[in-house]
Amino acid sequence: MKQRNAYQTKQTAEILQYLESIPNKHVTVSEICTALKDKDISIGTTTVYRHLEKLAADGLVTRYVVNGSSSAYFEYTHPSVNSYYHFQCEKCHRLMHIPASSVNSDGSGFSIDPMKTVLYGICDDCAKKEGKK
Amino acid sequence: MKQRNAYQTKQTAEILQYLESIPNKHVTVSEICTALKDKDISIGTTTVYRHLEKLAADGLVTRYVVNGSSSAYFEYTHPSVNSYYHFQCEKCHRLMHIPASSVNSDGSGFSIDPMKTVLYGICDDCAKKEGKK
DNA sequence: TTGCGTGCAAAGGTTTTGCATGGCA
DNA sequence: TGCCATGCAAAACCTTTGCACGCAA
Repeated sequence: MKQRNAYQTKQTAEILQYLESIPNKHVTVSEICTALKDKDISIGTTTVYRHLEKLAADGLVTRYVVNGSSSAYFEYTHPSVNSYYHFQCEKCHRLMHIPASSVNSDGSGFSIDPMKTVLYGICDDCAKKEGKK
Repeated sequence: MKQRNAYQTKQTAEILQYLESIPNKHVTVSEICTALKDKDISIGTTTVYRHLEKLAADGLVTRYVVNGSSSAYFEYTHPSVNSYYHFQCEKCHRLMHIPASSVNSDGSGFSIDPMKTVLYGICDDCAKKEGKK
């Protein structure tokens, strides 16, 4: 992973700064553009795409896709935060985090990158509601 | 899950039959259309989308998305085949299967649907190549 | 005739590409 | 001057929607 200060073009810095300011939140490209424009930072969609591609390739941000959503999500890869899986409930469609340690994938023989992964299933809340019916 | 014979319109049957004939292979909508046209079956993209949506909702086929690919994948949910996760190697981008039993997600507290999930990491082949360098 | 499955055409949305501009060294 | 980041506009996709047609009950 490259050092942060390898990205000191104005726009890249802004994107990175913004993503860092919303830890553990996932955003789409258009949300990033809107957020930056709200802060009076002029930036084009094309530029955001281009920088995110580079940042994702270098591991500073994570890009992942979710069944049912038409656009990709981006998230700052916080070095000091423990790794986690994404989880989407198939009932309520909420997106949550699952600590990487709570899933054991050793049996697969592969090393897995949890951050990029979205697991699907039913969340606790929805499971309880189902049970009560 | 609904019974197969609930789907006996000509086109749905064709789609289902085709998907069943290529077990464990993932295809996109346009690939389905091409394959069916090659078999001289006339079918429109819209129809394929509409039927797959229904089939996926009923659990007869699985729909999933992969980082880096712009279109969704569909796969016949074979009742007699053990459940598996999808896995994509981040180096060679090959898509593979991992038996559901080799990943233990009990710690998450949620019940997970492996078929819809795509795990990311480095496959054995690429790991070996890396090691040799 | 009524209802429904079909599929063309168009719309909607995301992402990529071409290209001209402007800033910085 | 020369290089490179930028961003508008257009293109390229994938997917959904509107609508009219035709077949079957």
